Amino acid sequence: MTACPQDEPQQLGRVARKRQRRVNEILRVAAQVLSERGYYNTSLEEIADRLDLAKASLYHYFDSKESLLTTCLGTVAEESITRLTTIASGTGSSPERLRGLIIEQLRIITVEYPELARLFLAHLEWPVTVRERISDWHTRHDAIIKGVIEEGVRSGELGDIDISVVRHNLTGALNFVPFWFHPEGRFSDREAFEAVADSVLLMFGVGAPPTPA
Amino acid sequence: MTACPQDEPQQLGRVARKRQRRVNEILRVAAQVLSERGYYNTSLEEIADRLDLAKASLYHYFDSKESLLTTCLGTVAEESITRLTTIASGTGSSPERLRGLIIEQLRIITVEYPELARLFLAHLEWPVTVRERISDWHTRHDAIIKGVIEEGVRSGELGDIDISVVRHNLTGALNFVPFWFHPEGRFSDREAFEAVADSVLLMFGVGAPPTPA
Amino acid sequence: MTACPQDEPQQLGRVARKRQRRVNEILRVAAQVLSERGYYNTSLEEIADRLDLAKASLYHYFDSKESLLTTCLGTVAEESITRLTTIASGTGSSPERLRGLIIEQLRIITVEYPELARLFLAHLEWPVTVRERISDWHTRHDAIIKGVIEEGVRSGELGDIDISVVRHNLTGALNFVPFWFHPEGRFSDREAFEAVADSVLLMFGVGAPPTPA
Amino acid sequence: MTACPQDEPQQLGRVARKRQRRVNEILRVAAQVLSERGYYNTSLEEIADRLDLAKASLYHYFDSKESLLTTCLGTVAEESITRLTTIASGTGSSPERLRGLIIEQLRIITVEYPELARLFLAHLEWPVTVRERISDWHTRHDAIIKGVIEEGVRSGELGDIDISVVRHNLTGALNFVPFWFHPEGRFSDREAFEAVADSVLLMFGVGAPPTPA
DNA sequence: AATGAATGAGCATTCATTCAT
DNA sequence: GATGAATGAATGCTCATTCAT
Repeated sequence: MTACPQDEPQQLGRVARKRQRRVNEILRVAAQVLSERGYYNTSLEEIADRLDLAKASLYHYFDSKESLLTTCLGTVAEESITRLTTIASGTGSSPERLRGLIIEQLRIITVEYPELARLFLAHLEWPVTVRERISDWHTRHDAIIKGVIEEGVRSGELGDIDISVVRHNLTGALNFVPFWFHPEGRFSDREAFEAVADSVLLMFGVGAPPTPA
Repeated sequence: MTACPQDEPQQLGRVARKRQRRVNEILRVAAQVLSERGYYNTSLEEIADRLDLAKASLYHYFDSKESLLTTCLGTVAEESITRLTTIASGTGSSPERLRGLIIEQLRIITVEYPELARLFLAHLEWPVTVRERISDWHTRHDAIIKGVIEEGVRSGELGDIDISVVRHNLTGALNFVPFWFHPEGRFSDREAFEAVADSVLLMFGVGAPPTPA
Repeated sequence: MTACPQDEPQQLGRVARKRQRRVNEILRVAAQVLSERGYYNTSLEEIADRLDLAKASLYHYFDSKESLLTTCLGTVAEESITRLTTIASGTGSSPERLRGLIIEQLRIITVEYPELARLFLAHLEWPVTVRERISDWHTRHDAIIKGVIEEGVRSGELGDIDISVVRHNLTGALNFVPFWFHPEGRFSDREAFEAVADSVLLMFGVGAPPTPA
Repeated sequence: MTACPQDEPQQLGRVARKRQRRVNEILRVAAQVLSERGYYNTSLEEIADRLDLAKASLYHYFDSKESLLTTCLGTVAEESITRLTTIASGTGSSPERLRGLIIEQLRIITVEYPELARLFLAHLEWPVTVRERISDWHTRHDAIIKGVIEEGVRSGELGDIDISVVRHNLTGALNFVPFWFHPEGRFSDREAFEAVADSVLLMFGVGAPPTPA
């Protein structure tokens, strides 16, 4: 009864695949509404309406509002963690990988899942149970970046900084991006992400400090 | 019927002063509850309960839940804007004033109004009307900092940066502090704030970039 | 917030007394509906309708459907237990008191609270929590009658019987009365109750056994 | 589409026999759940689950929840009526046959269909239609016992009693047995049933009245 | 025969807000 | 000014039932 979010290419029967598709469709719409309205302003009625479905039908796929919305977030979180892990454990110097992580992270939260990203911040409005799961994801997520940073500091590729302070600043700055960045700006996405990355990397002693024009 | 927030030492009658005190008390408690639970988890009932007051009585002081909470936020916002304005228009070099602004801002959101600060971020869960007012405050607030930054860049005291990008990073990093900073840490508040300030100032080309240990 | 059922002549303020009256009125109507429809067929809507009240208003007096309906039963149960206790601890021989208990019990469940009495039997349809409370009442209730019976058996005023078997038969017979007894029958209530009492008392060896006409 | 309950060795095709078996299996499980939970706490989902069947599949065998449960009760009712009829129309004195009826009845409701027996009492929670059918069964059922009693009173083998009162007491006492009797008690089933029978028969003037020890 | 999907109707509960006292 | 009472509107959730496959 618990829904499996991702579109893993499992070897499932025709029915199971169809169900999977339906679940994903629901998740997509739910994510949309969720990101427009926030948790408590999102009613199952609305999600159902947009799907041209009866409210009760949602319960065929999810046990509760909470489980539906948690799954939404979970999908993004896991996807994101997976990708970052790949980059973090890749080749290249610490600063290079850190830069890669930053840019990838920005792509995820601004381009791919612009709606959901900001939800990870709105701690207060979620039910406690969900908040805990969000916390977990944050922890795992942070651990990845933290790993690369520590490595870089140890190897001398990054400056000798107070890791925890700087890392928090990094997180704050990155998570804030979806709040101001709009795809159709003067820069291409890539350029914008690189601008942000180069800016925040200065806090790690990476890159040449900007000097007066 | 609309409530006047601040405790300005206006020349008011005894009754009006008493009312003012009551209003402030309500605001204080409301801020507390709001920050603990978020908007939609905060019921007027609970606020009234903590004040040992009847729910209906709140309507003697505020027109609606929305107006109550708007006033809460407004109080902090105005206070904060006033103080930052003072600092921004003070003497000293741009970097010095910028540093001052950062530290003051941190004090406000982590020490003085730790509860409310994070509410300014939780955009989604607020009614549209409130969101708009928050936007206003943000704009005014940002304008202050932006002013000093632009001045510094023009005068060459700050590096030649993409102001909007860096300023957003600054905002993100600062607003995130209340989420991780806990007063009784290894540093004193002051030390912590300075650590954060020095870190983020690097993005402006201020300070010596950290080098390997 | 928890409602006090009985109409105890407490020294309460005017407001409290008014509230008390309202609560009793609600309980009365709830008991009615409850007895007509059973637990799961009773909707708060219907209770409210009959009171010409909004469904939501019921929540001013009771925390939940369960608490409302539990209080209904509780009222009768406590009343009943009190009265039986008085009789059980009165003067007179065991058989006399036992007879008194039986008749009083019949009056309570058929005349005074005809609606609720049968609900005490319908164990299955109640939520577990309620079932437990019903069990409690049963236990206390039975203990009273049991006490008199044991006393009678010990003193030789009642026959030497298997107390538990006979007592259960007594309970079964009495609780069944509301299902068949209708006030306007050929007998007066009193006569009917005495007829039942004399019949069941035979199981205790009390009274002359009926002989062929 | 209406299901035929009993497992009469009808001359049916293979398919029909298979269907019959399926129906009986469903009835068995349904009876179980119904007796554990009561009507309104029993969902078709649960019955289907225990049968490892889809909820919708139940509708191949029964028109509705109501018809399913009616059939359940009907099975026991008919069986019971058949058996009692046999005993009632057998040989032996009225008191002997009455005693036989009582004991058989007890066996049916406590040993053979312990689950369903109590459901016959829970009048209130049933849909009206069902209640009416239950009433019918009760009437037919009671008529059998009533017949033997009247015969006994007329012939002078039973005391000159108010038949309707005593018969109701009998019914009440017997129907209550499933609520307290647990097979593994100090007595064998047979002994317990006889104890109950002898006790209630005293109300008919049958047996020696118990005297003090 | 079997079932997954879908649904309408119903229900308890919450809560901001109004109003008479 | 204070409050108890009352309420409409909204919402999450359940469940018997239908239907296409």
